Amino acid sequence: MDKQKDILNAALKLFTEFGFHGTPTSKIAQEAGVANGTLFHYFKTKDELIVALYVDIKKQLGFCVAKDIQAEDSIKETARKYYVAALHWGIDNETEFRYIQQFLSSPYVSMIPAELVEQSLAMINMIKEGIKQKLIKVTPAEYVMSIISSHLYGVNQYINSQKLSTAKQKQLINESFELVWKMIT
Amino acid sequence: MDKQKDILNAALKLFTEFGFHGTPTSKIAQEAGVANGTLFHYFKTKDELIVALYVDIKKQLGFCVAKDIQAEDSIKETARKYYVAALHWGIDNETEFRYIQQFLSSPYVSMIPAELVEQSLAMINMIKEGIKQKLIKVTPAEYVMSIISSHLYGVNQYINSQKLSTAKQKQLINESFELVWKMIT
DNA sequence: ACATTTGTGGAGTGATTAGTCAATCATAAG
DNA sequence: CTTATGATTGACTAATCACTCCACAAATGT
Repeated sequence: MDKQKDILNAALKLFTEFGFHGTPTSKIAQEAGVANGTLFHYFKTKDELIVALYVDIKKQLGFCVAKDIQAEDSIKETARKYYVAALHWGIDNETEFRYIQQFLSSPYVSMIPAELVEQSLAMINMIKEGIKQKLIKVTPAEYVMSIISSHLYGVNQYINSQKLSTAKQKQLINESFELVWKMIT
Repeated sequence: MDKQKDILNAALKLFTEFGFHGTPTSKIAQEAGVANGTLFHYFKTKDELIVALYVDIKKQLGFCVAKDIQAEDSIKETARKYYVAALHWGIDNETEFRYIQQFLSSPYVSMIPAELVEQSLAMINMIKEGIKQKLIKVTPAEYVMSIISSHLYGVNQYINSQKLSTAKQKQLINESFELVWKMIT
């Protein structure tokens, strides 16, 4: 029904399997079950599709991560919720996660629209609040953010490469948050 | 003089700037100052060049990281040396570091030759020894390795993005090792 | 009923690209 | 000098690709 969504799904599948280079727009259209011209009706250029796919995925992640944060949560609880939600999302959406990595390591990074940059501001502000409360000992906030992000990325990669049981996954996720928390406080 | 090296250097520069997709072999040859045919004399296909460049860079890194490890060093000292050397290498070779990331996030990963996989075995074994000695509390070794690698990656990215002074860099590198060490012991 | 916009298809095109090839050049050994 | 081997060149090609164009269909508004 929704051809735009079909195109994005097809693009995700093919880009992660064959790379940006290795997947022609014609194959994307074919996989999506639409005509070649239809693809270019929704996305003016291949580059625009590549960036739009990233934006779409980032929005999904952002929504999923923010959804059960509550105003009365402590800093640690907020941090844990962010962390755990992101990790679960990464496990449930392995392909999307790989696409984010692939995109961020490519020259297309420079095409990220400004609106999207604001999204991670909420997390930076939480960290800054933690620093102000002398809870978080490592500074500056950007450095902490960098450490947490890469940790998340590493744990995700490990979990996906090992194909652990759901129970083991849950345990590892909680433990790994305590590990990071111990490191920065 | 050494045209093969010239081609690799040109490829590194262009691939990191424009991506695998965005850099035709003709441009690489041009940048290297050789004829189109010469490139294919040294590398049968573009894919082979992409993989060969990765292997070449990985060997440089491997050599640099291993060079001042001594047999009598303690586990912690060995770990610190690995960590610090890798981080310094990443700072001094920003482009190479970015290429590694780009390569590892691309579908070309699956083309890594088997010989190269062995390289990281030394580090895994060191971690296993640390676990056996009850020094490192987090298990299994592959998980620890994953955490350290991604931490390294994150710190590197932070340092390069902030363009800190050399003195601040040194301080951050040492502190960040203690951070990771605290986390896993 | 009509007009206007929006979606869809797929053949077609000009430009680009990975890789080839036959011809030279350099070097060194017999 | 002759022969052989490998390096080097750059014009060439067959294939591919991003993107266009225009005809038509479906929905939407008046």
